[in-house]
Amino acid sequence: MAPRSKEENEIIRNKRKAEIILVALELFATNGYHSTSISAIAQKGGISKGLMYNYFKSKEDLLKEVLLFSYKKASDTLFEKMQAEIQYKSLKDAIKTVIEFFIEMMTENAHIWKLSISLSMQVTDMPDVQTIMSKIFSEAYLRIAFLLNPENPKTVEAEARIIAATLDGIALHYYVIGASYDLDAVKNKLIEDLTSKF
Amino acid sequence: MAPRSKEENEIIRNKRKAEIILVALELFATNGYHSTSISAIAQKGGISKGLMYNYFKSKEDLLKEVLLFSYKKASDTLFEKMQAEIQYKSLKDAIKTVIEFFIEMMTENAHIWKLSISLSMQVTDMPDVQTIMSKIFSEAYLRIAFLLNPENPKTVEAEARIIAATLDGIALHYYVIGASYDLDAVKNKLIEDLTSKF
Amino acid sequence: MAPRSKEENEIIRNKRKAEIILVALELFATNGYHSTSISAIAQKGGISKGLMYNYFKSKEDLLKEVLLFSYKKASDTLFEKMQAEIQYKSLKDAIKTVIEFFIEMMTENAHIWKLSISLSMQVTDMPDVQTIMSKIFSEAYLRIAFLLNPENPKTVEAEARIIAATLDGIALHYYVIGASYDLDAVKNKLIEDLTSKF
Amino acid sequence: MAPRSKEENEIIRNKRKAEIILVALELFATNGYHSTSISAIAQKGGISKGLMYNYFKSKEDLLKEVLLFSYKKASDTLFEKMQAEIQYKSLKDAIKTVIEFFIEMMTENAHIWKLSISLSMQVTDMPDVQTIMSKIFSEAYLRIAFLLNPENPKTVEAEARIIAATLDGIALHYYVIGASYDLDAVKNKLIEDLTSKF
DNA sequence: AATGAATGAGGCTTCATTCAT
DNA sequence: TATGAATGAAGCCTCATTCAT
Repeated sequence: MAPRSKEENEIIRNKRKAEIILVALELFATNGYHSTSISAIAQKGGISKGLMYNYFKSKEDLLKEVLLFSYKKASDTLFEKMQAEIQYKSLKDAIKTVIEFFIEMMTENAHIWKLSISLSMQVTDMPDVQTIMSKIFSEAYLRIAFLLNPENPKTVEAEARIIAATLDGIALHYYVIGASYDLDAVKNKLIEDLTSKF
Repeated sequence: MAPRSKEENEIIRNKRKAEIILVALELFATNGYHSTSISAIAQKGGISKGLMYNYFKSKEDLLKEVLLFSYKKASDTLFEKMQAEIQYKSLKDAIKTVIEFFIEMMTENAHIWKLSISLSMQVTDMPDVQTIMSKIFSEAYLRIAFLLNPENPKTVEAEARIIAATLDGIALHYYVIGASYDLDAVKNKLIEDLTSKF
Repeated sequence: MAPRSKEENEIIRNKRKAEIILVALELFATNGYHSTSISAIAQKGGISKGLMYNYFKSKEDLLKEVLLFSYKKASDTLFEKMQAEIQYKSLKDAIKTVIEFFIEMMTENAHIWKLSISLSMQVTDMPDVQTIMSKIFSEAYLRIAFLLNPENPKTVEAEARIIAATLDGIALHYYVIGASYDLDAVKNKLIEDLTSKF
Repeated sequence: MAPRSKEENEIIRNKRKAEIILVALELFATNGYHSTSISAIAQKGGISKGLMYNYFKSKEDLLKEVLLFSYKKASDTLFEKMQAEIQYKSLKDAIKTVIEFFIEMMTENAHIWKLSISLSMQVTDMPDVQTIMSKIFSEAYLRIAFLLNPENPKTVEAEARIIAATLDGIALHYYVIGASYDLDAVKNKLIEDLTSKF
């Protein structure tokens, strides 16, 4: 029983943290940040309350890591996958693909987005959260602008912001209205509008 | 000798309630619903904690009244005023006015909108709150659809939803990004886009 | 509209008090003393909370009046009525009548007795309540002893106490066990036992 | 380094719980359930309010544990000890012993009995409490009936109920009347009555 | 690394009682 | 006599966080 090496320890630690973050994400998203106790996360994660504070400085710190992780996950599943497909397509097809990907992601990851939006609307005592969200949105603009005009993205910045806003606005309404929101009609109309424009 | 008359009481009571609702709105919007204590509201409102429960059955009840009040206020300041101006204008001018009004309202009533968005993103055990928000959004679609096509609003429903989503999405991004969001550029671009389309 | 005379006022006042006491008795007995608020009593009694404190010094004072009233009522309905019947009967018949009356009263006024017993078991901060209950029980002994031996009641005091205890014990068990307590069997057996003894 | 072993924890935990239950019993019995705050129990027990809720789910849960503990204690001190003595005696001596034991126990454990009686007289939203008391009383009947007629306890059920009622009634009166109740006279008379009967 | 007992502050709510009218 | 607005203390309970082991 030789003691574990430092590297091994680090790996285990990170794996554990990742597991906890996943659990926390699920609980935060399902029940809300305030209604989820550290206790509940620890229990569902199979570790002790005390150990939680070894991994995360505080509940808010955990929240930040959850958000960052969510962002990373969203990036991985949305943009990277997207760009791979887009580069061989016409702009019209690319726009269509972006919209479809976005709608798919927003329905599948509703929990995460709801949580993120909710938190970023009430930030006074958590400036970091706002910073993170701000970065996420800004990066989205850039990617869209770059898609519309790879050579001169700056010139289409306002347009990119409007498109991003439209997409996020659709998500917002869909989340609020729920099942009775005719997402397909809106999606098709949006694709029609934008592909006819660019 | 005689107790205050019922009418007098009612008037005072309603005035007080209105004051408390305003205070609560500000605190909820600034710090979030969960992070705002009844105590804090009472203190800022200059009344005792106990009296709060004379006016509002519970914290959730207070929240509902805050939301309804906000909605009423938004209606009063946005749609009614707007419609009065619009009826003598061309569709293009009307669209321009709507956008300008919306942007103005969303910057001036940031509190309300942030709170509303935040709350409606939370998975709560407060179905009433969801219902209220859902109604508010739905009514907004109808008004926009009616503006675009007063005789056959149904035919432009998807379009109306997209416009509403774009506007709320802009609000969302503006709230998250903050001062560095170039709201004017986005506004002008949006006006240009929409007026050229209808 | 001449002002009401003092006597009239006094009469009205006492009538009101009596009404309130009745209401309080019902609520205390139904929901328990601690779970019944002054507010609830006032509301059900059709008067204001403030006026309650004109009639009764405090909640505890009201409780005392309720208990005294209950006792008076029990006396009126039990002993007086009882004695009238008993004086023309043999001792055996009298004992039978007493038992039957007691059982009847204890089932019909379960509320009051439960409340009285409950309160007299936890008296530290309400010595008056204990005093009242103590008087009630003592008077019951005397009456029973007098019944058994009108000329020399002192000599049957212990026996009288046992009989009183048995009756109250039956009530106690009946209240706790509820519907599944075979009250009739117990009653008949008790009548049999006691009539064969005296 | 290592956390305390599970067994150790369990032992400490149970010991602490037992201590708290004793404290709660005393306070509940002295001041009544409603008038005893969790705070007061925690303070007298030397632990923090918060920890109380680690041991007991709620105040009502604590009450239930107090009642069960009391019952167990009563069983241990009364019936078990009693039966050991009784089996070598005549019925008359056994009855005498039962009565003496009961009187002894009821004076020594006045706290417990007062609390139990008081609680079972209250119309509560705590059906469990009622159930517990009901069971306790029912079990007492059975034991007495078994004592009177071990081969056919059913045939003396009513008699057993009367005896149980008499004993509990004596306790009730003794608790209410207090020091001036001539317990010895009653006890002796009761022994005389019952031993001459069986 | 790991546990969970322990704390204490704070939250929501109720309610007896007082007081201006 | 009559009202009910107003208070403030108190109660139950939750939970993030710390700490001894």
